[in-house]
Amino acid sequence: MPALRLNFEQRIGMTKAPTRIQKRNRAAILSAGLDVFSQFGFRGTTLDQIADAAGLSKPNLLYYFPSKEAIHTALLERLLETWLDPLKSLDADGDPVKEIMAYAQRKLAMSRDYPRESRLFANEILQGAPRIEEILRTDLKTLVDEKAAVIKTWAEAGKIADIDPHHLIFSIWAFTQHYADFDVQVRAVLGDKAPYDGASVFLDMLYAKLLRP
Amino acid sequence: MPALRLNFEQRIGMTKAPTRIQKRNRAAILSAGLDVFSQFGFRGTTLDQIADAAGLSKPNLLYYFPSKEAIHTALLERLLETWLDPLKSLDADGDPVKEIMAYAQRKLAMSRDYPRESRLFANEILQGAPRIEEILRTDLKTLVDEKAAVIKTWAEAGKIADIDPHHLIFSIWAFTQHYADFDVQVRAVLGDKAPYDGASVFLDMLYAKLLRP
DNA sequence: TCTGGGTTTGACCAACTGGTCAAAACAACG
DNA sequence: CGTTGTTTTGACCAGTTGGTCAAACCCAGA
Repeated sequence: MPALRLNFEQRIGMTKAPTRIQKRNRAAILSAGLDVFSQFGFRGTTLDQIADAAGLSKPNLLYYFPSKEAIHTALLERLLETWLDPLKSLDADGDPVKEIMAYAQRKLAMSRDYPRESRLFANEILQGAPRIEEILRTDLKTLVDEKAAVIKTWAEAGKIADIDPHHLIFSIWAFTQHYADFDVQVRAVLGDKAPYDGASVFLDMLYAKLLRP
Repeated sequence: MPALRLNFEQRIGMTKAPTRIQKRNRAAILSAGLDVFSQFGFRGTTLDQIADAAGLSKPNLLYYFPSKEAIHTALLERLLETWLDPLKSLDADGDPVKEIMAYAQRKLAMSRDYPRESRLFANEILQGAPRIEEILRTDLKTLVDEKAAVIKTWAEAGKIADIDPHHLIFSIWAFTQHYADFDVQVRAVLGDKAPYDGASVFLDMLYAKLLRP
């Protein structure tokens, strides 16, 4: 009777601490997967591409993750964990204008510092969000509705201009995504200038509107 | 000696008017290609998908276009022809605020009316714009630089607030793309409300900033 | 009705795809 | 050192992919 062969994922259920090699390789695969998935989307990405980028052979890659889908899912889960943090920390008890501006800045920083994650998300949405639509309709909607309600009370109390809160949030998303997702276009048009200097234009617009009677 | 067999593309060089069937099928293929490419990107799209969506067999599809690449290229060319029109018609001799607002509205209308084109463009950019980077660096950059110069003179003359013109344009792009490209997310969050009502939030922000001293 | 080109298709192909497997190589620990 | 479990790999597979081709089909005009 041959010894039971287990791959990494199967072993995960058992409470064994991951070895040094496991940590290194899983991290390499996720990073490589992020590179490739964020550029080509799920269907446009091949395991060979990921394996190459990670410096592993394809069978070796499949030793750490049972399938292409599993890598993609792991990435999306990791992304969603942190992606909504900036909005979560919008504080109903803080100063309205400051809170909204700070949120916009946090979101902007996130897109600047994690452009691959931004593109992974963009790709998923562009493809109709087949793997995260449920989350959008539940977790995300709940969070946004909650924060929108806060902003609405601010507007009704006259502390900020009267703005549809949902679309205010969308406008922040739109802007922050753009500099990450359309990076190539921004750079092509700007030539050599630093792309992120322009963020202030949006922040200015936002600020101007918030203060408007 | 057998009669020379020619497919559609080869025949194009010869000045023959396309038949009714040719017009119909080419249009069907382009529309189907737009559907699929705009969702899955170039690599994520298969000829079978396009053929299915167009109601043709795969070999028949390849009778009208010599390759997958050719369909994609045709779509991108058709897109670029019209995509920059709104900016082109920004008039240096018009009223500054009105011109900029009208441009934003034209662009917004375009994204609303041609969401598939918007997504096709987004997909291409996300993938690093391999097929249109040249155009971005030349035609697009030239156009944007030219219009940015116009806006700059307006700002210097004190007719609008002092804003970096390039990033002003980017902010318009960001916003208009968002409602088309992230449609799924917008709808998921809004539930049943009409997504495009929110465009006015951005127009308000833009307006508020333009008038700011 | 016949004929010539335009159109469509089934059968096919080589390359690539996600994924499997057994065996080999390696690392760790006594 | 040997043993045991972990990691890596080459060979392989079935299904899919972009694309070809000759033959069949259609359809207008003479």
